[in-house]
Amino acid sequence: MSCRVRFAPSPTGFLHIGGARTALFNWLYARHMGGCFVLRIEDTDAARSTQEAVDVITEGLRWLGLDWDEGPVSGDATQGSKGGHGPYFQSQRQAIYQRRARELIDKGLAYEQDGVVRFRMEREPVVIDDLVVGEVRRELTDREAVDPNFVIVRSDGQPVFHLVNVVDDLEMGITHVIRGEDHLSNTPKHIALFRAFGVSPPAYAHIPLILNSNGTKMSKRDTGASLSSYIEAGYAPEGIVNYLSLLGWSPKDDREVLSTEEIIRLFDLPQIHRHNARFDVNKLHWINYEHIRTMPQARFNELARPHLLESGIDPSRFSDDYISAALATCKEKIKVFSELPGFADFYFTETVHYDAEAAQKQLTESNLPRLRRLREAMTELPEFNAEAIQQTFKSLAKELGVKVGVLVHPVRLACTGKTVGPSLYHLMEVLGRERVLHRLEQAIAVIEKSCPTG
RNA sequence: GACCCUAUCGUCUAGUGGUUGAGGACACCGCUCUUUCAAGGCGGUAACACGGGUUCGAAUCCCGUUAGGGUCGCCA
Repeated sequence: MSCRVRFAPSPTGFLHIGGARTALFNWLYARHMGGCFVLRIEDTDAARSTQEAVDVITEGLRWLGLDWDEGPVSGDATQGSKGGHGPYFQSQRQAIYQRRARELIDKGLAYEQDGVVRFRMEREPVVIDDLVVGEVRRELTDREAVDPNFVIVRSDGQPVFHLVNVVDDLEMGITHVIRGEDHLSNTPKHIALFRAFGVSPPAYAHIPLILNSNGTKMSKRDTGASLSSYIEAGYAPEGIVNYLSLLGWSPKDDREVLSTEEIIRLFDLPQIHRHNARFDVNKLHWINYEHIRTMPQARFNELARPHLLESGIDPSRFSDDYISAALATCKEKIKVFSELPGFADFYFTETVHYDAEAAQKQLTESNLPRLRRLREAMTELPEFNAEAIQQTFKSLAKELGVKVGVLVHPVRLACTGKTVGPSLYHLMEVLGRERVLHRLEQAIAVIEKSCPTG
């Protein structure tokens, strides 16, 4: 039988990075095995569930590239779903839970008391045969020794997590439950419930948790706990997927930078670790850069676009060729896309705003003749390309008896307003002769104004 | 308080009784390259939590201690 796994988040308004990793591991397993990945929305708490909150989940998964075979089409519960095991919103499955609770009462395995329905939990220790953790024999806690039974339907008629989770996994034919290790202690309850319904429980794989860099539990409030913070920071989906896959799993061959296709091929449950992993944003940064610098230019442009728009740059005002050429000079320089606007805005603005400190240092009287001479040389260049520009800088530096850097710094400032940026010669080629000459003249004018004697 | 899981460089990890004076990556520190900033190249610092066993031999197996994490809800 083909495997069926699921990701069952509750719509809290954001997607936890640990939740995203759980979704990823489920998805990887499904894709590796050729199985089915189900998305189920655990919105039993109707008050907390809004369409926006569900959209955060579906959009987060889509951004990561984790497509689901069954589940809601969108965050709008009325918009339908795909797959033959729906509905995939728990809020629409109330009748099923009531029927199942009734079944347990009828079998004498649950009973009503004080308006709630309680499940008769067995008193014996439960053995969990976990695919990751191994065989775990769970003894009763002191409270459970007093009363092992637990509530499955609240006094207001709403079913609780343990019931709905098991009923849905049962009815949806889930074969492997891959979830955070925080659920390991709940698993005896779930196993007992499956048995009460007369079926074998699914296989369990409890994956280690992601901790903060200081080793503490990552809670909702912690910075970096939300997937959206990484989307906004401009990480590439393939970088996040790669990094997340390495948290608690290893290909065991010393490779770190892997494409999603490779991870799918190599991924399997036995290679998952038992111990928690701390989130190391440095390594994420590095892996992300490795993906960014090697991705096709078209993919780079695609990921860059929202960040340009975000910063007020409208790419539609420029030709595709110009944008692509401009972005190509940034491709091996930036590590996250949020750096892009600050790095390359000069390509898309008419006026250049000089960095004040650099202007004081570079727009000086002694640089005035050099800039004049450069402007002249740039005007005369037969071909305005990076190689020719570089040659001109070199020969001019020699002629003037200065290092190339002496020319490079003021010209970079004139063209970009900054002290850092893409390769100067390439950036000048992309800008084009007309813009470069204009910006050189601007810089010259600034110096002339402040140094009348020049 | 009870129960469960875990323990190799700062971090992520390789390692499943001997080929390991413990390998890789990130980070860090040098050097180098260089039109800025990065990147790249070369080199370096850095770990088997502790204590008992088992064994000819233990990072690897067992027990304990300590530490970290998790669970014990009419939250999910």
